[in-house]
Amino acid sequence: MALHAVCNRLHRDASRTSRFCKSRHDAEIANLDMAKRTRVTRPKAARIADVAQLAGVSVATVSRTLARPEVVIEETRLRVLAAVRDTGYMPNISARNLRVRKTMVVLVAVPDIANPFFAEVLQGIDDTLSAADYGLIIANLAGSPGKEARYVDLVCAGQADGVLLLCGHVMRSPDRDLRDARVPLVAACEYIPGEKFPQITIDNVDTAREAVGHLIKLGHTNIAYLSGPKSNILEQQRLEGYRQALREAGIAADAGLILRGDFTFRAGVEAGRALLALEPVARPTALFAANDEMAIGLIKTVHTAGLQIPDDLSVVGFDGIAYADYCEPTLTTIVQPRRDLGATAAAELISLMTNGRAGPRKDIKLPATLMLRDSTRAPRRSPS
Amino acid sequence: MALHAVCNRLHRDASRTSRFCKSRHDAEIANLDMAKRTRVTRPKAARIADVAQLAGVSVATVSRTLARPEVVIEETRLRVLAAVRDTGYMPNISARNLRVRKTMVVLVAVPDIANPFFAEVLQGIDDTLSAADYGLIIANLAGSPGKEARYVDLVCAGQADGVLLLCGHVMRSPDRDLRDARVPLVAACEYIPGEKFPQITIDNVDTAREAVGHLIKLGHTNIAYLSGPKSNILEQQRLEGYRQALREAGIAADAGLILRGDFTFRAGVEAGRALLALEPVARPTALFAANDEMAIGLIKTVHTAGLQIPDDLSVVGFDGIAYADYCEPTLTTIVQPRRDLGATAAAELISLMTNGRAGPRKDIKLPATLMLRDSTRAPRRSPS
DNA sequence: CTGAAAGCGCTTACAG
DNA sequence: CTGAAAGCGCTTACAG
Repeated sequence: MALHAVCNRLHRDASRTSRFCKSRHDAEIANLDMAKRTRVTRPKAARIADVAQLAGVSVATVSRTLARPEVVIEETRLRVLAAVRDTGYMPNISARNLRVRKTMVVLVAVPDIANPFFAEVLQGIDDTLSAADYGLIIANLAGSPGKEARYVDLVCAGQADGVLLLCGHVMRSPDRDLRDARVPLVAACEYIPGEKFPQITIDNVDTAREAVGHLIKLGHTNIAYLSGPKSNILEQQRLEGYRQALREAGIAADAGLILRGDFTFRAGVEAGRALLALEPVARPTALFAANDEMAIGLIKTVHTAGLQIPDDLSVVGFDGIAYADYCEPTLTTIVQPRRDLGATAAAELISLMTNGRAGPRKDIKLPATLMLRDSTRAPRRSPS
Repeated sequence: MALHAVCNRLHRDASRTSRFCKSRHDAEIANLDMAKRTRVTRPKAARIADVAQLAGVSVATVSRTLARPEVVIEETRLRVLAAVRDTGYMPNISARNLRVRKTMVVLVAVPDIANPFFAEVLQGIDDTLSAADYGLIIANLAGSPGKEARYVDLVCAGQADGVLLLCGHVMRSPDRDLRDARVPLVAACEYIPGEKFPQITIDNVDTAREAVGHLIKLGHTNIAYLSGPKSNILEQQRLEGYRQALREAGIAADAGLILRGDFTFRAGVEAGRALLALEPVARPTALFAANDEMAIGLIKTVHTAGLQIPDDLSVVGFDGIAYADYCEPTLTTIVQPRRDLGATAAAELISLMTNGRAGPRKDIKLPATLMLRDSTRAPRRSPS
């Protein structure tokens, strides 16, 4: 008989005839033996069989006691629970997952984890998911592009029960598509056109329209727009909202008032310089930035050059990042319900993972609010 | 014979005698059957047996082809690879992990995921970990306190191969301690005194001393300190650095120059108000804040009240968050190598998980650099 | 170089 | 109410 078979036999016999401690000891010896040849493995940790043995019941009963205590008679239950305590037993989740074919893990794809906007959305996701005992794997798409493919493969390999997409697109690997992964998907924050899974967003068009409407109500008619990257859906929607607001107010669109940006602070600084390069009379009296970071960069730049905010220029941002309330002047902006966006998306995904497709597609729009602060005011001169 | 046994038999027979498709079909029927009674399970997904059957080899050979292709003869390898492709096979990681007793998952405990400081540390961790094919479970300690216990239990249950502690303490649950989890631990950012696992930090004492030394070199002698929460190790170390710098310069410590804060923007605002409440002549000419957020809150407050920064007050922060370069004036601060802190800690943990304890404890100090910007200058009047 | 078989640690229908 | 047994999908020593 081969050595390893002997070890196994020993172990089994020991389990049958000895106390918990002895059988564990044999197992450890076997483990040490393996560890030398292969990689590092962790020794012991009570298994369900150890608990069963100590309690004098079958493993089935231990399993039931833990999963549905009410079906087990009290006396048994007490014995099992005591044994669980004494052995320090915790179920091996890999084994359970293998058995029930679930992973209890959700993959969250985020464009850039270092972006505070997403960090707070993640909090909402994490709260909801962990309350339902789901783990969270964060697929941070910033950095090497090969990562995205690896995550897709991971999900296709059944390593997650669901996916939350904050990245504005359905992830792909060279030969696989997330849609083929047979797990529910939910998108949040960045709407992905043409998909049939639930999407949790704010109404960017409407909210942008409201932001620009605020400037119009203050009396501005010469309103610039500082854009995000053209291909981004949020940019497209916010630009559309800007246009709608102008149209509704009967203000002619002026392509010269659209400054190209890319959502970065630096883009805001450059847009600020572009503004300063204009003749004072040619300058807009107000500006709507597609996000807060650009708005803050722009304010800082024009302010340093001597322009008064909001007297010479009113500025509205978008997102409601913490810093919008720290900067000077504080920034009037659209506050997104970041935590709630995450929590709602997670709840939707949990429902999908638990009950399967629950009827028609569900696109949920969460309310975003215009937060009035110190960066907006009526224009100095009444509109010409 | 019981129904489920019949199903299993059918399935097994089919596997032996029919093509891939047929056997999968039977499996699906069995799955559907189960799905009705239990929770939602995902149907099919090729298993190793399907690949083996299609390639006409044993499952052992498929496994070997994937794990160590060089031990398999080329002809076989090609057949197996083709079958893998045709079936879209991806190994079930729960099953593999169960077998090899690893999880390929690392738990990272972070005090607050919405804090941009940690977000960037996380990036470094994520880059390193994912390159080594480790997954990342984020234990976000912000929020409900019960969470910490759940995560400890999870690790003790063998759900992670290692833990990265960014939270300044070894996590505990009511009845378990992370140190009993039999997995390697590594701490980063916040040093945990008295532990024997590796810790990756910067030298906070020394760096704080350098920051205050910079103010002293500029000619300041009346230097305030805006503290973090007393119990925090970073606060203690930075305060110690402040004291050392004063002592070395022969400047008497003045308890009245220590303002109590808690690392929040709001604390900075309040400290700013406290400063404004002083008689101008009694005010310090410089201030060292234990972190950037407080420094920025303070600057904003005193600046709004008419003080000139840096002319009336020089300010140095600590951390090097993005906003320190966005605010006005830009903030002189200590820039921590956040990404590198994360990457180094992750690399250390990987080495521990792969090779076991590798000799003596390894505390690694990474260099942090004083970044000179616009918030510091020589005092207006020479020191009295 | 390859296959048969054991076993990782659970859960759950079935039978009693 | 409880136990015996099958099986989730892999990996890996052993034998050939």
